[in-house]
Formats: sequence, C-alpha cells, structure tokens
Amino acid sequence: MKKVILIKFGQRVRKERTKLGLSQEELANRAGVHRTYIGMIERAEKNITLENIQKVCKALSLRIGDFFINF
Amino acid sequence: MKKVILIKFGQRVRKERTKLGLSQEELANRAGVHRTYIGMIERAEKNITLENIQKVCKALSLRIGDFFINF
DNA sequence: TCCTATGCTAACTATAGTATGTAGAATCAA
DNA sequence: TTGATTCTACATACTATAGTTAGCATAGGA
Repeated sequence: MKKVILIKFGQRVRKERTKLGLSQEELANRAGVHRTYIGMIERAEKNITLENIQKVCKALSLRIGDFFINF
Repeated sequence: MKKVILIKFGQRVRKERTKLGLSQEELANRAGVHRTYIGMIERAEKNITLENIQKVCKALSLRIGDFFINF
C-alpha cells in the first residue's frame, strides 16, 4: 500500500516539473538521477531520502522548506 | 564525508528534542524507531527517508514544512 | 511512420533501518 | 568516595529497501 506522504510528494514533484515544462528525463538530468527514478518518485513507488529530496528540490528551483510548505 | 544537509537535519532534531526535554530513547519511542537510529540521525550518519522524516517531525510535534523552514 | 514522453518490469548494488552490546560521561544518593 | 542510574557514542552485523540501469510497451503528436 502506497504511503500518503509519498503520494503527496510525487504529485508535488510532477506539478512543479510540468509547471517548468520539463520532461522526467530533463528533470532527472538536472537532479543528477536516472530518468526512471523520477517516474518512480512521481508514482510514489520509492521512499526518497533527504539527499535526493535536496537534489530534486534544487532541480525544481525550490527551497526544501518551500517545497514542503503545506505538508 | 558527511553531507551538509544531513548535519543540518541532525542538529535541528537535537535542538528540538532537547527543547522538549526528551532523551534520544524517548524520541525514538514516540517516532516508532530504534534508540540508536535517532543517535545516528543526529550525528548525520544516516540519510533519512521521507517516511522517517515524517515520523520524527510528528514525534517532535512539528509539521514537515515548519521543520524545514530555513533549509 | 517516426519521435518523444512515460509506465512498468526485472535485476542488481549500495545503503537505510534494525538490533545488540560495550564503554564512558554526568548526575544523584548514601 | 562508591555505587546505581541515565544518557549517549560507537562498533558491528544483519535485513529490508533505496537507488541505478537496461529493456520493452504504449500513447500521442508531428
């Protein structure tokens, strides 16, 4: 069963990514992770670690605190 | 080499934990994790996952967004 | 038909998370 | 002082899972 927090996180990543007009692959390259990994995160299939949260937030030009603002 | 973000996270956990007058073990019990794990987090030895970030924040009576407010 | 973007599976390696035990420092009481 | 207690650091070692990668399928647009 997928965890609510991971679903929320994934939805937020997708929302911010599409807002920037980026493909999963483009975001992945910016963040320095693999294309499929971004897909897994958006589909809430992985429990992302703090270091990767930071990479993704940076790639989305968001501060972590702002990313989690309504969590 | 320890990552800055993990050091910052660990310092923040310790600060909030002591503010509440909790031992590492008490915080661990509240969060549903092991005693030594909290120690490792505070010493920036582990790269905590989002699910556990949520557990620790809850145990500290903080919203994730507030915990990361100046990250 | 291409080409791009994404979903999804499967396998692998690295490491997060769990647990036990030892040791040392600090506090308190007798 | 001595002994008991509490708290934390640290060292393993183990199991679960995060993170990486390749490959194939499908949908949609040009």
